[in-house]
Amino acid sequence: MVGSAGLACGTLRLSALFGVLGLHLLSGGRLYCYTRDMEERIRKAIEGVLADMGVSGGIFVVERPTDTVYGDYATNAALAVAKILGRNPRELADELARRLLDVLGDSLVSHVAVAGPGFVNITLSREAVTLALAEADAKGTEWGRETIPVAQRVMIEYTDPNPFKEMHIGHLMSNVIGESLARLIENEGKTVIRANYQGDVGPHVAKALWGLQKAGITEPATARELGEAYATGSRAYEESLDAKAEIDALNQAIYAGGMHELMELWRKGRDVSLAAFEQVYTVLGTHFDYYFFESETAASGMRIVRDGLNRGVFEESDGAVIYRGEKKGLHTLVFITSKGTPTYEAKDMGLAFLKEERAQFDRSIIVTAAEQIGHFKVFFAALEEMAPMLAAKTTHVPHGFLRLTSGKMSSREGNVITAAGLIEDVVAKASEKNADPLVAEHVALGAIKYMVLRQAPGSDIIFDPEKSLSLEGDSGPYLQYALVRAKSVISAAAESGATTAGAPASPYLLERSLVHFPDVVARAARELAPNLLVTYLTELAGEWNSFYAQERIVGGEYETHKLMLARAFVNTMSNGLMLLGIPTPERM
RNA sequence: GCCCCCGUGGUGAAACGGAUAUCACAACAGUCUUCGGAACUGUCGGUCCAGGUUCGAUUCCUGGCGGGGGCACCA
Repeated sequence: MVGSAGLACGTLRLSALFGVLGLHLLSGGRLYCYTRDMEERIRKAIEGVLADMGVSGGIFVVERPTDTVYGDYATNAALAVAKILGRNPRELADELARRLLDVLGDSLVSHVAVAGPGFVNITLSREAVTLALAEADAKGTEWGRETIPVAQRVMIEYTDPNPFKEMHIGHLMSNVIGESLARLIENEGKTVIRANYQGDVGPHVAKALWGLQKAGITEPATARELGEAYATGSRAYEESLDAKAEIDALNQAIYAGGMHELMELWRKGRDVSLAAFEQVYTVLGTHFDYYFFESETAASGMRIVRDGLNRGVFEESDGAVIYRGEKKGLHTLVFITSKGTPTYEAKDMGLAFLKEERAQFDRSIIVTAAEQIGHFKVFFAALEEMAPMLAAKTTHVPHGFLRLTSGKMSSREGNVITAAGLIEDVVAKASEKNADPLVAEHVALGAIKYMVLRQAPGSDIIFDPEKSLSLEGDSGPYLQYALVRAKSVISAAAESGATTAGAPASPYLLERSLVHFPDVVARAARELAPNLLVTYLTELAGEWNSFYAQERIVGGEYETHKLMLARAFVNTMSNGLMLLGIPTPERM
């Protein structure tokens, strides 16, 4: 990514190594970090050659070839511009390849070849791969990270469980995805502000309080009690008109805040819920900078909406205040009910302004379930009319559902899988192989987070509680295990001492894959897609395991080189797992 | 009814318009005189249907079929 300066490389121990090849100063005049910008560097070189030919604009891609035999980088540039220039693609590719080799130089590239309809494939030199490896080894936890701070503040809201209800696996999904996005963005040198927005007022709270009152509970002590009270209230709300009226009255009373005993019960219940949530956050490894509550966005949201009503953004209809989305091809949304209570939308309006007031940011990301896509579209349309700048810097990232093979989850039907319950079950499974409870927890979290992060954020996960949480192949523990074994080899080598120098003329697949880590991480952050990193790490772990099975490391040929490779792998896997929020156990 | 998303081997997923569609699970066959077998090697098997755009389509467009979500006082 342009904008990430690379001078930090010069301060590293490997600055001496750079002397071998010389630092590459590109047309933009900035120094490039050796590996972090490899893709960018190749892209610039292609752009330069194309500019010479009279074509501008980046209408081509630089990617990893489909097959490693093609090389380390591939571009479709010749194919893309052949038509514009009215030239034969192969012929154009030949010229591009020749000039690219010239521009990039022998020390960086061993050969540039044309293949297929006109792809240009670039293969890095042994020297270049070794240098990248040295960087991966030397940089440690900074390998793959942007070390120059970028002046950008990004607020990211995720998890969003509702007090008085239990935190279920949907919230878990939001948390896992949101936390990984936060880490990926931080890794780009930006400042991340983690926010959690919790619905502590509204009909669901009224239902829970009603349930508590009916059960005569004045001192709720567990999240489970609250969950049951909510289920009771929720059922009564639909089955009995009397109960419905009582609950509606409670809802309004909570907003008004006048009834002392009721508010006391509300406060106690809320505290119990929040404390239970906090335990789950600790296990998951999340720490929020800001907590927002619907109880604090309700009043301001109402005020903003009423203001918008005067300005003609909203209108009144059947006693409710609505936003007519139809004027923008969307649908109507109620912001204030005819009973005078704010809906989710009014509170969201209050939240949008409150967020900016408390923590100034350049960008705001909201992670929620995909079912809210429609609401956000209309909400953003309304926000755009109220505060265009604020709307412009806000993005909604929807995530899919964790769908049960046995049907849809429902709090009323009691087939909700709670976040804590799921973690507990998987920890129990992991304990069969791990006596150490902390290791079992790390493995379990690895399995759960991997399952959530492995696929594109928007799509659903079909979850079979019985069998879909794999601890083998294509799983979190697979990555953790590869890491543990690599660490184990390194400590075994430390004891033996003897070394053999040199390196094989053509790099191992593992080495060539390691080079791409910084680019993969940058792309995952740019596209808000942790799954790209998951796919890469899975492939990398497989390559490590193959390498490990085929090559003798300690006491073998090229031992020094292989140990550097092992350390580079450890750094890559550790940093990669950290970015996913997956724990890295020392043993398992 | 209208709007949005999704249809990839038996199952769950990947593929920023490119090359012989990638990976895991399952099934089957192998690897243990070895630095950790939660591993490695191999076999089997796939783009919902019909058109279109393109040198090139899993990807973009149109229509169908199938699944999911949303569509005013829930969040």
